Amino acid sequence: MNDTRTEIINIANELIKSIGYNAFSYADISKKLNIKNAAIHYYFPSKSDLGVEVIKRNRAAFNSNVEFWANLDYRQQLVRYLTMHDGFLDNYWACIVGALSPSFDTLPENMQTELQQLVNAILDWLTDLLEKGKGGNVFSFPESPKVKAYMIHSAMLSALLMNRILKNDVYKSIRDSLMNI
Amino acid sequence: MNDTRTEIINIANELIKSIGYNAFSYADISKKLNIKNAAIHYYFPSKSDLGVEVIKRNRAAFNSNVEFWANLDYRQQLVRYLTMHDGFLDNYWACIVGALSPSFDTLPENMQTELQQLVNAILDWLTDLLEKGKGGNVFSFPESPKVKAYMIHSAMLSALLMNRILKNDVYKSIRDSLMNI
DNA sequence: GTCTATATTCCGATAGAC
DNA sequence: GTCTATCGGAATATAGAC
Repeated sequence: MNDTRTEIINIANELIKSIGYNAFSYADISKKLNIKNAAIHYYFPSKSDLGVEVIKRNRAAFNSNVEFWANLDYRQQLVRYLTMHDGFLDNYWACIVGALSPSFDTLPENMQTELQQLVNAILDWLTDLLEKGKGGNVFSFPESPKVKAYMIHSAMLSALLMNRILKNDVYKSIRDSLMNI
Repeated sequence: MNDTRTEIINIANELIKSIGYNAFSYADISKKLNIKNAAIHYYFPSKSDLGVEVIKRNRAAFNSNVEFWANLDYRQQLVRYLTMHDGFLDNYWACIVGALSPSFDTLPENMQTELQQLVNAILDWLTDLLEKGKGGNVFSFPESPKVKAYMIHSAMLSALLMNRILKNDVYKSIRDSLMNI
């Protein structure tokens, strides 16, 4: 029921994905909301509190997606995962993990912990999916499910980053190739 | 013959790869050299001048590597590429492309252009290697050489980022899997 | 409870000393 | 040619007004 708070989180989420955590300031958010930058501190005393909340939101969104896909067959779940960030393409956004990991060592400890938990949640889910799909002869790949999950996640994360730099077909090429397992 | 200038570039290179471009300041460099932060401005009037130089150095180093590998067979060249950043593991460094791409839109235009040229140089070389290796039946993969180059480069870039976050076997797993083509 | 005026620190950059 | 003293502005954050 706190609209300002929610809007702050949403704007911070967009800013992190478009320019990164260290590059945005409270002033960037307050300008859009027509309030003073210090007003943000009422909702989030320190910038890291806001950062933690943004990561938590992303983890909740991922968990919600996964739950929503639960009744789909393995291949369709993989496709959903691989197309999950298609909406980021036009704005050249990075995913939250790709946006935060280069400056990981500058993040406060609570943000680091949240980010690690998010990455582990994604990799655990993906590993499990690949394991079940491989066992059921839906997927075929030589690596272990865990290593394959590493590789798919890594390729997708970078695909968004490379899309921002090259502004060509790199994202779609990688995404579509990863579907062929 | 300008040692201070070279040291500045080397320190900036390390800082970008460990904490990112926006997170480091001239003070970080000047402290290590026991000079005042403003002294850096003599060598690099603006921070972006230093950023451009760091990227240029990385491109020169890559070109030098490639030249050095030129007489090796295709598979060995691939192995050299995949192990090129092994030395970054212990310090949890990102490669220059992975370090800069999340904040790409905050970078000055000359840095953006340099970074694009570096990425294209890497992808062009890798595509060419994969094409020759596939044609010579040294490598075997279903994708086009260009798309395969996208995928290998992306997986390696993220592998370094994930190594920083997870501090586990993710980098080596991805690297070794990519050798099996 | 919600937001503003203000403080403090640090940043990149300029002007000028040696 | 090399470096320092210093500026103007922006960042995060606190204290307190309403």
